[in-house]
Order: sequence, then structure tokens, then C-alpha cells
Amino acid sequence: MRVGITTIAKMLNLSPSTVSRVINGKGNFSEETRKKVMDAVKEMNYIPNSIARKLQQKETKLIGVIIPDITETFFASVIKGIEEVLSEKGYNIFLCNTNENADKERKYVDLLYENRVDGIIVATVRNNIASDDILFNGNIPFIFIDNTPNEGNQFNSVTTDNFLAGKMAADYLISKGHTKIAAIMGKQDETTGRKRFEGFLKGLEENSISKDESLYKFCDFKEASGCRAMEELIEQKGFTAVFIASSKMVYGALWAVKKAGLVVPDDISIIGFDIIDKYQVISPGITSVIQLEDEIGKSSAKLLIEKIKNKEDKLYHQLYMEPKIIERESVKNIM
Amino acid sequence: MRVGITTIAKMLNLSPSTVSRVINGKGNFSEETRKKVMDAVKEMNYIPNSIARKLQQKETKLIGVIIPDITETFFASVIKGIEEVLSEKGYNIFLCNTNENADKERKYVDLLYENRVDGIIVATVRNNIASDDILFNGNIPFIFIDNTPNEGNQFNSVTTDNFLAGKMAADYLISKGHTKIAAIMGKQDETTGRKRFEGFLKGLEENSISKDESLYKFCDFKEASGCRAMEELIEQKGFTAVFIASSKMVYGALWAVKKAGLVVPDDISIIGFDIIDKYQVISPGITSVIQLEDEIGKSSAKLLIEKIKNKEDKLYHQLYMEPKIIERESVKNIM
DNA sequence: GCGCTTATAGCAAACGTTTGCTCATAACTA
DNA sequence: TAGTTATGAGCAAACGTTTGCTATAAGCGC
Repeated sequence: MRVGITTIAKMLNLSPSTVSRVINGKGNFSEETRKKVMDAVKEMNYIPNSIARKLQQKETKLIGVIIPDITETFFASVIKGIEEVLSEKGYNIFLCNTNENADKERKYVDLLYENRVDGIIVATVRNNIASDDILFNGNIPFIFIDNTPNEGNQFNSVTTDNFLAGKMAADYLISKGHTKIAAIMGKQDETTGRKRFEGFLKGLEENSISKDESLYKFCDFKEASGCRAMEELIEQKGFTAVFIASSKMVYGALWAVKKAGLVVPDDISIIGFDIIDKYQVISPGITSVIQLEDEIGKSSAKLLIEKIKNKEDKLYHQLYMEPKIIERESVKNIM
Repeated sequence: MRVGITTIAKMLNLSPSTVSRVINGKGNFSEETRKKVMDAVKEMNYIPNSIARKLQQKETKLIGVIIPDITETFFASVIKGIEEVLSEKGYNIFLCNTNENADKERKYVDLLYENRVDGIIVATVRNNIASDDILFNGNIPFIFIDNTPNEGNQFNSVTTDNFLAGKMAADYLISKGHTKIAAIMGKQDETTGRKRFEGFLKGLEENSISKDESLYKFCDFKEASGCRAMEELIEQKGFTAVFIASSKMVYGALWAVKKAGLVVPDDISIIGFDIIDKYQVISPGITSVIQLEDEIGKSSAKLLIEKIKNKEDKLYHQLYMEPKIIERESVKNIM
């Protein structure tokens, strides 16, 4: 039904090889045949079959992108960044949304292998990937973003410097005079969550503020748990500021604050995480550590392409993006 | 380097065909050879080559999903819905983010054709697709979501009933006693924007409220234009309520309201669009018409799969999802 | 004219599967 | 016992390209 390169060849009394060469513009052919072929291509509405080409070339120009939840603005922005550089370089995205399900993630990795993608970018929800996992043993280049499982350096990654992010949050609050600082942290089995907390503690330590374990709540990054944590803190008392390590937990926490009849920042100062809120629809504006989302996407895509072009290069790159703080109105200066 | 079906066949003194049949579990083979093959598969770490399989079967199990901006929560949610049903049915997503660029969209369509995707779901930014466009003339099933270009019924689509949405907004405001109603509308060359406005006008008409063209501002769905429109309206005066037809324009408009020192809903009542805000971080909460985002995703995926299974079926399906209104605190009852 | 280079284009293998057909053998059926 | 059916497995074509190698003819220097 559909015309292929051979159909055209037959029609023009040429061999498939010449037609192929004309279409791809490589090799030698006369201007005359070039024109004949191109005309036929147009007239017969020929559409190259990438599948066949990919089989031949052992290159699919497809990149698997595995993320937990495309609905989180962070990941959406990352993907946007990825797409931008990928499409420019002729690569395309095979999208895998895992719904934060480790099992689905594993299956998607298998699928990507079967589909012979040229590379993989993965924001994993697995906290420890077995060293005999296909990811580590297959020969498809891959980059971890956001969360890096496992210790050691045997992989490439692009992440925010979460340790620094946590430290910056502590430093900031301290610089505003706070010393009784609570924290609502994400999962500690993920590097994203753990490093933020470690950095936070480091910030306290460097400023000679002693730890108060009772003020640190560990949640799952989601709204509901942030709300619950804040409720507990409000009941406990004994703090003037809170570092909340994800945007969703901030939303949940704000809800708890409102329900308790308290006011930010008069009663409680808050420094959040990933609160972009470009048009300040939240009031008071929440001062927040933010990650450079699309930079993470772009950098990971660039790094991956480098790895693909240069497969023998066994060097491991681990890129850390510096976070920023956006000052808004949620932290009271009590100096 | 990598083992294929033939490598295994050779190793076991079998023919590729039997190996293939064992792996796919179709055809006849003895339990003995089944075991031999399966063992070899495991031991040699055989990974099927989907590309080869796809070439042979003329089926890629790939669905092209074209959207303007994955960063908009609406599209992210739609995609999530799509992924859910697609992955369950063994299909995968070839993601195309067009950045609202019609040209890029066109190129992506070509690319999808070259890649022989089994189907396409497209939220187009093109307001009129030529009738000789490949989409309409190729033989790949496709579904429009969100925005449907062209008149007529020669395509499948899944969209919110935007006319109804606009009408519901008008009806709601009127039911609260408002009669001087402004509107900040999106692009009128897209059905999404136009139908919302038409429905809105219909609502006025049915309630015998005469039109006041000066109160209707036409924007581009984005924050900045929403802000500007609201500034104009505030300057003009002469209204008690506004219908704002996109979430981003609501954010922009709120900004303008705040800057003008006015208060919602005391000075201005607002009914927005697509304001999900599950945890009410915006205050006052914005009453809003909302679309069932993931339902749109799921339904479009289901419909597409149906079309793929049933290519001869030349029936066109146009599904309209009923919007909902979420009542919050941004509309004052002045009855 | 002779050898040599260069420009064109064809041949055929390869990429890794799937599948219709054939074939041999074993197992029934009457 | 002959004829039919079921079972297990191989052959080879096909899917639509790309590409290394080869063949032919023309162009050129001498």
C-alpha cells in the first residue's frame, strides 16, 4: 500500500541504493537522477520508514525519560527543558510516567531496553538499585536526575545540590534572627530528602545552634503529610520558623496554619521549597529555596547526548546545580 | 555483540522460528525445547529487539502525543491520564512538546508519521489545518483534544464542552445577583476560547442581560495579558463580576486587583477557569469552572485505541466532557 | 590509444524479527 | 493396515532501509 524506497526505485528503473543515497544526500549521483528521485518522492508521497532505518543503523534517536509524576510542576519543567535540547539535536522522547511505582519503573526500564533507546534519563523512586540491575549493566547511557539511589559514583547524574539547599535555608532563617527552627522534611531514604536535611543540620551547626530532634518531622513530600506535621509542630510549640522541604508540604502546612488561626509570618516564619509562584497568587508570598528546573532538564539532556556520542568515555559526571533563594514575605526578621 | 534470536537458535541447534515461537508462546513446540530456549534466554541475557519486531509487524505500539506546553498543569494532567490507559493496553508515549509553535507541531506530525506511530493525540495550536494536511490524509488515527481546528465533523475529538463551561460561568454569576458582568477571554481563533465566550454570551442572553462589548477583553490565556485586561477593566469600572477564562489569566488578574488596592470578592467578584488549588493556597479561594483533565486524557486514549483496533470504522466521535463549578469565596452574593 | 582516475549506479548482504508453508514423525481412527 | 490428524520444527521470504563493494563508462594526461 505505502510506497517505499524500492517502489520508487522500480518506478524509475533505479536501484534502491541510489534512491536511498539521493534521499539522504550521501554518495554520488547525477543531478538528473536527483531530480527524478525527488520528484517521485514528492509525487508518490513517500514517507521514510524510520523503523527500518533504525533497525539498520542501530540507533533509534529515542531517549527514555522516566519520571514519577508528570503532574508535579518540577518534573514537567524538567521535561520541557529536556525536550528543548533533545529536539534540537534530533532526539525524541519516549515518556515513562511511573506513578511513583518502583515496579512500573523497572518494567519501563526493560521496555526501553527492548526499544533500544539511545539513552535514558531517570528520576527514580527506587532508593537502592541493585548493582546487577539492567540499568547499571546494560550498555545504554543513563543519567539520574533529582534523586540518586545508591552510594558511590558509578553513574552520571544531574541534581540540585540538595545539601547546599538545606544549608542555605538554615542560614537564611538564622540570618533573620531565628534560632528555634523546626523542619518538615521529605523522605529520608531518598537523597533528595536526606541531603536537604543534612545540609540544614550543617547550617545549624555552623552557626552553633544545637539540634532539637523533636522539631524535625519526616514526611513524604505530599500535602497531607505536610499538614499533619505542621499540626504537630503547632501543638508542640517552641519554634519561630520552619523549613519545609517541598512545595506540596508547604501547601499542606499553610492549611494547618490557617486552621489553627495563626498567621504567617507573624506567628510562624516559613521558608519553603520549589515555590515558584511567579505571579504571587499565594499571600503572603512564601520565601523559598528553588531549584533551576529547566536547567536540570537541559543539562541532563546535554550530558546524555555527550555520553551517547562518546560511549567509550567511562568517566562519570555528577553535576550539582546551585539552588537559589527567592525572598518573599513569609519570614519575619527578628534580629 | 548483543545476542539475538538467531544466536540462541544456533547455540541450541534450533531454527530462529522455533525460538521466536517459544518466546512468543505461539505455535507448537515440545516442553523440552521450551525449557531449553527459556534457559538460554535467561542465561544469555537475551533482550528482544522491538525495532525488528515492529518492522515486521507494522505496528509500533507507540502513540504520538502532541501538546503545546507540558508545563501547564492542564496538559500535564491530561498526559497522566493518557499514560495510565495507554500503558495498561501495552502502548507507549512518543512525547511532542511544541512550545506553542505551529511549525514545530507540523514537523512533529511528520516525524510521527516517519516513526509509524499507531495513533496520535494532539492538542493543536493550529487554528485551521489545511484539508490536505497529512493529519487528515494520512492513515494514522488521531484525536484532537482541548482545541479543535476547522469546522465540520471530519475528525475525532475529546474536549470539554467549552460552550457549556462559558454558559455555566454566566449562569452562576447571574444566580448570585450579578448583572454587570465583565469577561477576560482567551484567544478567539481557538475553539477553546471562542466557545467559552459564546456560551458566556448565551448565558447572558437567556437571562435577558444585554451585552456590553466594552466589558469583554480578549487575551492570550497567559498571566500578563490577564493582568493588563484587569487593569483596563478596573479603570473602566461599571461591573461587579468577571469571568476569566484561564487559570493563568486569573493569576495575572489577581495581581492587578491587588495592585489597585481592591479586594476580592468585596470589590470585584471573580469566577475563574481551571483553578484546581486542592489545598486552597490561594486566598480568597477562587470559585472556578474546572475541566476534568485526566478524564479527557483517559477518554482520548481509550477512543484512540478503539480507532486503532477498528481502522475501517469511519465513524467520527466527538466527545464533550461536562465541566464542573467549584464554589469557593471569590463571588459575592448580591441578591 | 593506453592506462588511470573519477563519477554514477547497481548488487547483495545485513539489521533481527515473524510467519506461511512444508516436512517428517508420531499418534490416532476406522 | 492404510489413511488421517496432530505435533514439533525448519525453510525462506518478508518488513524497508543502509552501505561496502563492484561494475561500467566517461574523462584525462601523456
